[in-house]
Amino acid sequence: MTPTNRERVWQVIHSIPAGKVCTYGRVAEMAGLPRQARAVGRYLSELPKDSKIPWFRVINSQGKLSFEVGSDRFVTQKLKLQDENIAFSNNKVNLKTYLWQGE
DNA sequence: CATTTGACTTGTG
DNA sequence: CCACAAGCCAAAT
Repeated sequence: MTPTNRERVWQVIHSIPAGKVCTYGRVAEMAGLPRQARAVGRYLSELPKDSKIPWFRVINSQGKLSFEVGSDRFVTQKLKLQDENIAFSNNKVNLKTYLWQGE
């Protein structure tokens, strides 16, 4: 079976170590899909809320979550990240500290 | 096949 | 820091 782009993205996301985060653009790039950050977001948008993949480790390039503050998804993701020992500053993650740039 | 859409990114002011 | 615009590209309609 031919691996779809979606599956490559899954693989990259699974390879993100706990306690680290990655941006959409970076995930896309590592998946061999440069400039397809939006595609990554669309793939994630189809994930069931209880999906086993660590989608919460993927945030945007500003170090913020791509949801409205206070929304269900925002809160869920924030809690998940905090569970990974990732600290928030004014609803933002310090990318200098937590960004995973590959192996 | 044309148009719209979207969990994005970067630049400008 | 916030708002807006343009660039980008795959999937959905």
